[in-house]
Amino acid sequence: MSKCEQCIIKQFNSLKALTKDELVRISACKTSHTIKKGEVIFEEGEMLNGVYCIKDGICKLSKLSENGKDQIVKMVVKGQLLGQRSLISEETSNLQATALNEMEVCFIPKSEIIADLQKNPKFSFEVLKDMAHDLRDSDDIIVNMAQKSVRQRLAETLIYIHENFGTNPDDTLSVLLSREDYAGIVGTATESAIRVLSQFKKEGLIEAVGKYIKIIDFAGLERVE
Amino acid sequence: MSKCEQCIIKQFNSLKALTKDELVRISACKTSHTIKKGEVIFEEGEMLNGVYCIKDGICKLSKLSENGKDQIVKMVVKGQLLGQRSLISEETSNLQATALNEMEVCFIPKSEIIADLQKNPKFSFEVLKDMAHDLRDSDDIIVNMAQKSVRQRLAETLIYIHENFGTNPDDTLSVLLSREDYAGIVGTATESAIRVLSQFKKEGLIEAVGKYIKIIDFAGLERVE
DNA sequence: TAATACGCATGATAATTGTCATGATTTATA
DNA sequence: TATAAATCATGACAATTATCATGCGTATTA
Repeated sequence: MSKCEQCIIKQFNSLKALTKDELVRISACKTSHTIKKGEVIFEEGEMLNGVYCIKDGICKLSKLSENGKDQIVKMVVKGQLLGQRSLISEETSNLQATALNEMEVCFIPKSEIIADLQKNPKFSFEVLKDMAHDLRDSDDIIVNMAQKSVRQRLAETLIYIHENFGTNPDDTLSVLLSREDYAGIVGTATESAIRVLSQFKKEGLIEAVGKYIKIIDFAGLERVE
Repeated sequence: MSKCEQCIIKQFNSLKALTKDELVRISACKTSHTIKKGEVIFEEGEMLNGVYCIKDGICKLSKLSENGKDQIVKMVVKGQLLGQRSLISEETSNLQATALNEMEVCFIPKSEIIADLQKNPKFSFEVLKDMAHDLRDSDDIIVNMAQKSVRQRLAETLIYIHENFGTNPDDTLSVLLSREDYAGIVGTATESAIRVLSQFKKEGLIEAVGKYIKIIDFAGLERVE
């Protein structure tokens, strides 16, 4: 089992604010897991008893709406922490986490994290910054949902995924999402998402290599209204 | 000038976690302000150098979207803190704050708050909880924006305002919002908001006493689809 | 291998929502 | 108070988006 003190991943999240001693202690009680694509990490309404540090892979955080559709609220990738909010608010999770590809995660028990939050002000300040940033993102998403068209939201989603989650050697988006997932991110019907993606293809903005999507014309996507 | 140590308002926000000494220190450097209805407290892109503790009144946090409409993201009332996020992330504000009625606020300089955040873990944990709660709210708003109809969102908004911001003696909503504000909350065109409110009146769900709105049929509003 | 399910795709149509125009009413201001 | 300027209201129409139906191709599995 690898050691937290030596793990590079922590540089990308608030765990970097922990002291070496704290990391050694956490290392002793953490557990490592492999999560298969499609597997549910935690469900809506579940009480979390720790946080996940994502060593590799990506997952979606979604919420089932009253009309039965799964709205994707956020995507969490390698380097980030998962489940901090629910831990802090001491409430059950309001979201479901589902792996989008094979993931490697470390699970750190609640008690350890809470102890550090209460003892190490640098750490809690880092978490605060993380959450402040998340809140800003949420605000932007709300404004986009409210004021932009499906076409515009989908175009921006493609660019966002390209910029944040990277590409394969052939420039296709490395995260493989179903059309249903795209609909879930954008907040539209699956058929509408499919239709818009087809339009984008016809307009030469994107290309589909098998199931993979490649962005051809960035400027064009940005211009979509 | 009133003293923070004796102020009841702090019971309602994270300042309650501060020690008496810390409160005395803050009290010495805070400033009190009256803000008139419609006045802008801070603008998008402005660097905040402190937080506001709202002693009385209510304000809206909004963001101008690309199509020129003001999307209301959140409303902040008496008892709550305003501006914590921007302070923590050390970025300019992504939102504009505008008073919806006459407000009484105390302004606490950035340096004081940051110092306490870094020294008093109880305080920073309270702020963390606040933000975790805000994030949960944001998630819900995103799902509602994406999956519910304008009618449904407006009905829920009316109920939300009734439950969270209270009513006048005659049961009308105590917060007086323009139809444009309602449109800004729901994320729709002003005309659409007006139309839906007119429908609600015709359907006997609400009543308009002058500019004030009174909810007549709660169950009916909840049933709106 | 055959059968079945699932994801992708597209058409037809209905429902929702936005936009533009116009007028009434209220509120602010000279 | 008279006038101007917002705000509220409604109609007509256009644009966007959802829903239902159907078919096709590819995985999955009995």
